[in-house]
Amino acid sequence: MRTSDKHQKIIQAAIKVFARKGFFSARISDIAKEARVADGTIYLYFNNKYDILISIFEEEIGKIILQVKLAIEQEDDPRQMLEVFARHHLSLVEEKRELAEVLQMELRQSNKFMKEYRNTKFIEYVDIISAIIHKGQEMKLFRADVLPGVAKRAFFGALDEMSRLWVLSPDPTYTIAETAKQISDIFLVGVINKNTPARA
Amino acid sequence: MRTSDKHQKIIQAAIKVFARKGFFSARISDIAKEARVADGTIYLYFNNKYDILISIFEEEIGKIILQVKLAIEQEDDPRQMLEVFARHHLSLVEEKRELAEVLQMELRQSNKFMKEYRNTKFIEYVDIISAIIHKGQEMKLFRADVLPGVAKRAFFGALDEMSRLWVLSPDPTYTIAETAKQISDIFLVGVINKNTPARA
Amino acid sequence: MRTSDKHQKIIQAAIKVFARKGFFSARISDIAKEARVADGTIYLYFNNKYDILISIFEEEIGKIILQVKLAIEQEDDPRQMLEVFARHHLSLVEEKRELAEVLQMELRQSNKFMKEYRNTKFIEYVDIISAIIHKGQEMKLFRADVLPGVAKRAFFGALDEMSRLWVLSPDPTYTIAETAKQISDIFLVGVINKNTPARA
Amino acid sequence: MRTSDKHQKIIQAAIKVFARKGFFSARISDIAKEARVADGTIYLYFNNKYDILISIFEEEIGKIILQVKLAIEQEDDPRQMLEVFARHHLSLVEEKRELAEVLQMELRQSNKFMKEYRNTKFIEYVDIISAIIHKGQEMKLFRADVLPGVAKRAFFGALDEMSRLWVLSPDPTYTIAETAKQISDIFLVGVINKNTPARA
DNA sequence: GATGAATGAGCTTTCATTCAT
DNA sequence: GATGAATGAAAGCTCATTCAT
Repeated sequence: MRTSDKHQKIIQAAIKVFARKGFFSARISDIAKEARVADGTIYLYFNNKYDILISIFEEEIGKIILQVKLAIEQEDDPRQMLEVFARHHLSLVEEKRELAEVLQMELRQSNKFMKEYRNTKFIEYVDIISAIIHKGQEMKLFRADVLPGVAKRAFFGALDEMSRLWVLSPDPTYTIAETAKQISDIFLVGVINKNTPARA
Repeated sequence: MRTSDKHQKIIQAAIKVFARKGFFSARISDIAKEARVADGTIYLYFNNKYDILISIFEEEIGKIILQVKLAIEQEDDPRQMLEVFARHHLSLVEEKRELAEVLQMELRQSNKFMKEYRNTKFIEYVDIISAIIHKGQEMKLFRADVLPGVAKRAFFGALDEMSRLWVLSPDPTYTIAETAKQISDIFLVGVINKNTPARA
Repeated sequence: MRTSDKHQKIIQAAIKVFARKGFFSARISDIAKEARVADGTIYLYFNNKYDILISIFEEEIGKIILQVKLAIEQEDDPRQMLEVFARHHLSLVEEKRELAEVLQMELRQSNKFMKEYRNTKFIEYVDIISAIIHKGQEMKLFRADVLPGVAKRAFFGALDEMSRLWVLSPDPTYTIAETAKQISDIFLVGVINKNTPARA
Repeated sequence: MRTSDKHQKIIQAAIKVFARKGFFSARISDIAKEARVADGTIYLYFNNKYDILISIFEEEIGKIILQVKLAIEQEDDPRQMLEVFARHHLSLVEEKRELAEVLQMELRQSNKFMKEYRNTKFIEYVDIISAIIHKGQEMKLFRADVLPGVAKRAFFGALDEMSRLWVLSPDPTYTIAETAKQISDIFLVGVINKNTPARA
């Protein structure tokens, strides 16, 4: 059996268990059982429980980043890019529901119990958005007074909060495509009725 | 000494400790020490560790909701209301930093270890936003095709993500007022340059 | 119940268990059971398993040193002092058999697993011998060419080895008094027949 | 490669590792790595971890016994024999430092974790001393009132304690020859100044 | 009501040993 | 014979919770 097999089996099992119970309530023996290996085997592939979580961050976010970047490269228009990003992000919940749950939850926790860990992969991911915004500003498509540092967080936060909802109650009233369209739409043109005079 | 005194002392101590260590890594004895009471005393006021966290949610969010609702009542214009909400929300990080941290983190966790707990207070809080949006739509100020259920999440998520950042690295480049303005601005009129033709 | 009670109960239980199984094979739960306390209680009084062993060294050797010094002070003649020391040392095996076993065994081990621990109490104990030898040399009773640093080890080693035997097989052919006399005798006048010419 | 090669490689590796870490803290994988064999290979040559230790006792002490006996056979005078024994014993620390450490330490432990194991080789070794004493007494060189069973322990203990010191702090103030001479000297003629009247 | 010493279940992690290759 | 990945029992330690004072 190839090393990578066990490694992957454990990662996938951990995603399942972390999603079900959360990192702290998950027991190593749960993960081992889910992965159909012995408890000790896990320590042949990971240093400790935290290491499993970090590996999930690194490896799985890494894959997602690749996919998203590839999809965005197909587009020219920053406006389209944002919608593509939104659609991709929201699709995660459907396609990799448990992974989405883990990333959701532990992203907020990780800094508490792993003081030293800087989630560079996550930063890389969010920076895809600021790159799009920057490009839109260069093309004069986006307002120059928009702060990319704030806007990227706003856009990501909007998507993330939708994901959170869907992860909690997996019964979406709207489709992913609709929601992605709606969110990128609000982000692009706002909620204000165009016929209304701009506020002071 | 009134009963509520100890209760409050413990709540405030728990907020501090949960913020510092996270819920799971926090020990009851840490909270007891911080509150200057005996470990056992905590169990005179709370059923268990989870109960403390839930009480924080219920009581502290309750206070915030009251404040925000009061502030919003001063305004007539839904556009202003959104900015006021944003400013209020972001101010939390500055004024009650530790509480903000706890709400941030544990909001994502709580459903994992307290399956039965539905965070109604939180729902009530976010619904303030949908009420504003609804009002804006009634006044024909906001687009009718905006889905309030999505928009409220988008707006809240944007603010929440900014809070997350500030909570992590307490060195903000922009002031709360600026950021609140920027986020509500994006939400209201979008990032698109008005001189640019709307996309197809 | 006084704090010192539990502390002492655990120390005495640990001596019993360490003597029976050795430090490494002894389980915390064995000690707890022997002391009739819960496993966790041990950690209220000691930091960890090593800490128990070190406490045994420090506290119990401390008591012994006091006793020996007191007994030796009664004597004027360094030759008598050595015999008193020998009798005291060997009595340990009879009176505190399990303690003797632990000191015996773990003295050799301790430096392996507690690199940083310098057994100052033990050094203090052995230095009682060199003080006696020194005194004997000052009084011209003992040969000047005897190296106190070597002689104290020789004397202690002789006693220690006898203890080891008795600890192993608790059926002594000779009494403590006889053996103490014999060992201090050999140490004082040697094994050589006085009628025999000294060797070259 | 002959079978005995691997056997010897493992024994020698085990001596190194046991000396460095002690028996209990030593891992089989440490020994395997030191011996440059696979973990499993060790179990082709030894039944278990204890078996390695016992083999060290048996085989290595066996070699030493042979050497010492050979050296002593060269001498006629029991007084010389004792000094030769002392020199040989102390030389061990210098020549086979790690082996000396293991014998030192684990000799005291072994009976604890291997109840059934009687260290006959060790007994054989110490009995060399009693044979010398016996011979000395037969030759009327040594006092008849010296108990060989006590004297052999006293002599061995003195040497052993010196070894213990040297093993711990490898910076000897005195040479092996000096120390061997001093110890056998004390053992033979005692520490008492001959010009002093014998004690009562 | 308040205390904090005591409890013991439950967890992560280690490592001697096995066995399919 | 040789390997080393896999096993799983075992143990040290933590800490929420209890309860006698």
